[in-house]
Amino acid sequence: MTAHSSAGIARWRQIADHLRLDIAEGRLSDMLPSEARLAERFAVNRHTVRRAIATLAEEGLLSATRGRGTFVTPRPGRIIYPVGSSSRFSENIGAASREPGGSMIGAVREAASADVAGHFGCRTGVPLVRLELLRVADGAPLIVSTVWFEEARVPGIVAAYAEAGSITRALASLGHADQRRLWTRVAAIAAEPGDAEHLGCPLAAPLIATTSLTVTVAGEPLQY
Amino acid sequence: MTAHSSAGIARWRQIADHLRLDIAEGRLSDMLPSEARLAERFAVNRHTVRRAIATLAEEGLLSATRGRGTFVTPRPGRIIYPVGSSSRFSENIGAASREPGGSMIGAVREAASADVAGHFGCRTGVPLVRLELLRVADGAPLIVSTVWFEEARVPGIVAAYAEAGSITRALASLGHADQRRLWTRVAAIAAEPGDAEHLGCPLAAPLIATTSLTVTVAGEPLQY
DNA sequence: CCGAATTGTCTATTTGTATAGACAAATGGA
DNA sequence: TCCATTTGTCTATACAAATAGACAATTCGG
Repeated sequence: MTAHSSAGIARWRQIADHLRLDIAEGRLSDMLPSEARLAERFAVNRHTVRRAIATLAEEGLLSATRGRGTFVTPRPGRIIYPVGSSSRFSENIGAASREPGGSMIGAVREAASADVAGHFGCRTGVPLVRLELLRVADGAPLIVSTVWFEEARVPGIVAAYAEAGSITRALASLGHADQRRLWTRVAAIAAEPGDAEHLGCPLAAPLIATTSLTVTVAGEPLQY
Repeated sequence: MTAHSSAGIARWRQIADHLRLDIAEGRLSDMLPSEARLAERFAVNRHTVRRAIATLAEEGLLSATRGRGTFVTPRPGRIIYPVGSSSRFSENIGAASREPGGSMIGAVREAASADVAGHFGCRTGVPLVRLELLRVADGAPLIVSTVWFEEARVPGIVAAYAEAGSITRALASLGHADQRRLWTRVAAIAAEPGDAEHLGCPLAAPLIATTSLTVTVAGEPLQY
């Protein structure tokens, strides 16, 4: 841990992460300071700030208008508590879908929708396997997670999961012993009709939904 | 969260983080695979692997010998559980030194030693302020943390802490409202004679020690 | 309408990141 | 000793990241 531990992380990304966290935790809402002011504040060139803002805009968190300024897009309802960097939930909860003890409530084959394909980095229509997992804590359904796999990459994943009881072990039995979670996003949501039926919980009951992307050591997307 | 969330993080750093975690969690011990094999495994050039190894060697985690190979340096006794990326302790415990309720058991002025200066990015001999903080959980001393500040950057930090009761608030009152923890390292240690006396705990009692570096928004080191 | 403030776009330059290939130097076993 | 393996060092190239400066386009208040 010599020197600064920020080495190897692009400045624009550090700034983007910083702002994303400020937004998520409510320190930043409505209008942002001007690019010039942000550049001064982060001790960085304006272009660097612009790149950070651009990525957040692509994520839908910000929107900029020439002449007016840059604004935080309001997020109605669903509270997103993002990015592992500062969330003390993410690791605990994110780990849940890998640990044994979860029960599988559904498994279907389906073609990649545009949304999933975008996150996955594959073409729309590629055959995927979708697993619906449920994790119970203290007798109450707590965590529901939806996991996508590219079918060609992990043939027989459903049977392997049923036998192994955990995704990590299932992947290991298929030769993917070494993978790594790239990011985990945690959201507090209200149970929708479909969820409520599957989970046996009242409608609009508070649930925790996790979304994550797991990659191989080579960086190829494996599980979403 | 479009595309890959690894954008903006240098490949060599991703690999270094990967290996560091493997070492910390015992998946990697003794000898590493050869650079060529690692390069193939991570789907990357050998030079990139070398850079990752070089940073870990600087951290003292690895040592390489020409002709023989690269080896994990054994860590006698003290178990280091590093890096926030996967430690579910780090955020909870790291936050402890910022929250109110800790008691100050010591505060001294001293010159920067080579070790601290290296982490801090300042010259050896620069006047620092060292705070010794204690955090009690369930009536038993649990966490002891040592915090360094560059005196010139935070004049009057001791009085400010005594009044505010937390480092965060103390820094805020000195005009550093916006800082950010770069990294936190958590180690389980046995109480040494000095610790035991201060804390009123038996010798060799298990303690948790935290080490962290906090920076300003501009990336200047502030607190170690 | 004017002008200050703000975002958008362009060119140029320097430094960091990653790849590629080649070869030297040391180790350890056959 | 010889040879395969491994780390260390060098050169070169291509691309991303970050800085710098300039100017256009838009918005908004006075």
